[in-house]
Amino acid sequence: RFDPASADARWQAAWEAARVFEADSRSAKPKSFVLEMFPYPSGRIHIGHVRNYTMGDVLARYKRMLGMNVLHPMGWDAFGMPAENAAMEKGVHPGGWTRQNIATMKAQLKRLGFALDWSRELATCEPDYYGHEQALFLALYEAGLVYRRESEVNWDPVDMTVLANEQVIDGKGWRSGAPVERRKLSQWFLKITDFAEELLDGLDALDQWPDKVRLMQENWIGKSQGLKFRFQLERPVDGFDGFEVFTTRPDTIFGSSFAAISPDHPIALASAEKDAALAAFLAECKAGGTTAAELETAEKKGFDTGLRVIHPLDPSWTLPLYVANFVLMDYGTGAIFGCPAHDQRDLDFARKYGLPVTRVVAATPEEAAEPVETEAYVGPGRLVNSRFLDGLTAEDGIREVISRAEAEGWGEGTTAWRLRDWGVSRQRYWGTPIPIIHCEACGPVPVPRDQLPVVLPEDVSFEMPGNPLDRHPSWRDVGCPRCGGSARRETDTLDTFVNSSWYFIRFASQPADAPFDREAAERWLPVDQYIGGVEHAILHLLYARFWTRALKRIGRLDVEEPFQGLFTQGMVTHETYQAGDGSWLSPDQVRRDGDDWFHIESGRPVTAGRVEKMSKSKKNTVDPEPIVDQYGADAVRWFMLSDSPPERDLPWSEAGIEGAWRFMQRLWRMTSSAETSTLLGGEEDRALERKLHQTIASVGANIEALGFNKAVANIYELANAIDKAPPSNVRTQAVEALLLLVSPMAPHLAEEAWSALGKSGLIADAAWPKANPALLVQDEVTIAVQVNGKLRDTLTAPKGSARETLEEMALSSEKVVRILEGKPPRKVIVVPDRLVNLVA
RNA sequence: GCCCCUGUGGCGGAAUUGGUAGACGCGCUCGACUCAAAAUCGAGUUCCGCAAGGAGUGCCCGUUCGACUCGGGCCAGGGGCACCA
Repeated sequence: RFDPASADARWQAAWEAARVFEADSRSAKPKSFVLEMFPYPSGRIHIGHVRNYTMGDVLARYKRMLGMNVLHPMGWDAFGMPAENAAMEKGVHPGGWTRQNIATMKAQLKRLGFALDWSRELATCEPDYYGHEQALFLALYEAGLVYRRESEVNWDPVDMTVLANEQVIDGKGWRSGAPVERRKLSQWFLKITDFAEELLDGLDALDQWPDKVRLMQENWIGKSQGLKFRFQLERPVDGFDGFEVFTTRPDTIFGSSFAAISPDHPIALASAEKDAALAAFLAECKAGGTTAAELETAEKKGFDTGLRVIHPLDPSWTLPLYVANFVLMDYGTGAIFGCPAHDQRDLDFARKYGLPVTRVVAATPEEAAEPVETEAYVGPGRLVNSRFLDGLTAEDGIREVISRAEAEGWGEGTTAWRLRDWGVSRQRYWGTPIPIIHCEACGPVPVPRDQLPVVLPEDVSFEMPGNPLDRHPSWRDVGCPRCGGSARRETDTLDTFVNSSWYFIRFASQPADAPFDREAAERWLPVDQYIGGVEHAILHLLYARFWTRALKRIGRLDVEEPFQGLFTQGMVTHETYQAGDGSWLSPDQVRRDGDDWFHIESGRPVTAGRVEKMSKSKKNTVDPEPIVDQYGADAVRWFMLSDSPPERDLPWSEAGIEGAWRFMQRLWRMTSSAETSTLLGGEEDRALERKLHQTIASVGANIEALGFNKAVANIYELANAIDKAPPSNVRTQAVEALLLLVSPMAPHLAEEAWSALGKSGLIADAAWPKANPALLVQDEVTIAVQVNGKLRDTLTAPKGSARETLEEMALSSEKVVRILEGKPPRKVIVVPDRLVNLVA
């Protein structure tokens, strides 16, 4: 019996003592940087972490066995709101809470035997990390990639903080439940939009990323091309004589029947000062919620300003100007022209306010006369009712209007982006202090480098809502580094996504006096394989790509893309259980009897529901630690890799972990007590040898492709073949090779059996077995015999048999003879080494 | 609303370029061992049928000698984005 309770810790200690997994930056071996997304130290490791890190671990161990120099580090994404929430709820300090969690989770990770280089461990909440982040922030600031502006935020008036959109639920703060206000705050931004084009173009080269993620990023960046042009106001107002609009459909310009500006547009704001009705309308727009659901159901509302704009292609044609609640200030120019016939939203608006609807695109000539009623036509077609554009396709019309606008000087072809600059200010304590000092005389002044890090003060209280840095008695107050006058520190901290935008660089190189050493970082980067949850497909991965490119632009690092290979793994799910009253029950509260489930305590029947993402609310979570106690690290790791393809969800089940445990014991019996033999076998041996080498090749290929479930299946097949084989020297070799093949997945058992076999050294240091190419090809193949495409018989033939031979063999098959009833086939298709299809 | 992904036995899932559908695991059935149970080992396990045979990869149509795989049209589940001009 293999006893993980004693073996696991023993081998973990052996690896640590031999410093097996510490990466060597000076090694001449080819490098491989394997990285899993670092965890937030929330308290305990959950099963999703185990799956994530097991995958990376198998890859890292495999690459090491191939003779590569592997960097496989681990750290902590340690800043963030949960620590502050814990501080408020439990009266603890966020730092203490976080560091305690790190200690707990580190011990939990260690018990799983991951091949991690702990010497490079980092936590983003420590000054020796965030101080360097401050230096990088200032480098970007000096390069003009950081700026400050007023921007509208979701403000929770009770917690006195800014909320992210996801934290606003039904218009209320997720913690306080107070109605969220929109407020203008001065915030720091990073100029990610400067990189929009290259972040988009760069996606093409990321061929080791899932298409899904590349597509999501592409949509997020949202490039759209069109025309930006100027609407002239009929009569100037408040110093404005016109404004710019953006459209992707300049071809429909003769279909326009109104212009609309955003409630936040400067013209609207200026006009509202003298127009109480407009001011009231603007207030009404602001009151609307910010959630997706509210926006969707919000009525399209407009306010007729009474102003008129001049059509750019006909000075005698004027259009009414509305302020409309659906026009966004931060997309395009904050103003549009409305073409109701070919935009549903504009159509709804036009119907509501009685504006004309003119069709200008028709799919067929007959359709030109048909009015657009309730559904806007957005399909392809040719232009009609459009004067000199008539007869052009929509595409040609777009080109024609743009070139005319450019020639006549009233507009230009341009590109609009959905991507906005990255607002990084957070009114929170537990984050990287923004290293800026606000001086009354000099304005914002960077903290001098020799004064970094700007360290978070420890003596803060969370008894009151709001940012403790703001009300700290002394921390804010400093002299201006430039003029010496009275000044105060920036009390906002950086978004936690900044922390995770460069940690992989710090893993590659961590000098004390700089964020990283360029040469060392470039030696390891890019990350060869990055593994994590798909929930980071956009924000984290986009920010990290941006940060890396920004460092390249300012000449700090010659790397374009941080992550060469990306893999997004599925979630771990579990069946759910509900009692009669609808309350959720946890897996350990229920008992199974045949197909029925019962509540253990009350004996009442329980409904087993669908398999869902583990969540506290549905009580279907599984804590990995007791499972490791019971089954050992290897069985847990094995189960995480078995059955489900890694990109899909993995349903956790008791039966599954038990199956993994039984296989561990079976492996142990096979390997530790294998009769060694030097006997040469016969035919059976050659079959086993062939199986062995095929398995070596396919397990390697499958690990390489992260197809762990397939690698596991290959190993089962080999184990089955070994079990059936009589003792011989081939069988002995196969057992040894089997151990090597399972060692990345079940490393403790592999070490234990390796040592039981009398092998010297650690299996972790052993070389991956080599497949003999000569043994990968079969010398005999099974040929399928089909009649009219239906399988009727199979036959065995030497590999490479001639077509004629195969045809003859097929025709003489008893079953074929019976079906053909003596008639010759009309046609014979022979696929060498595969099949013969007789068409009757 | 727009964009994307997925759909194969009781379950998780395999299946180079279209070429023997269901590898491997779980579960289940029968048997061996045992006083008994667990563990272990052996046999079986897509469905219908005693069999011969037939049907079968969400549904419908098509291309092909041959379709899980390619094309068209649906349906269902999941994900992303969303007053984006």
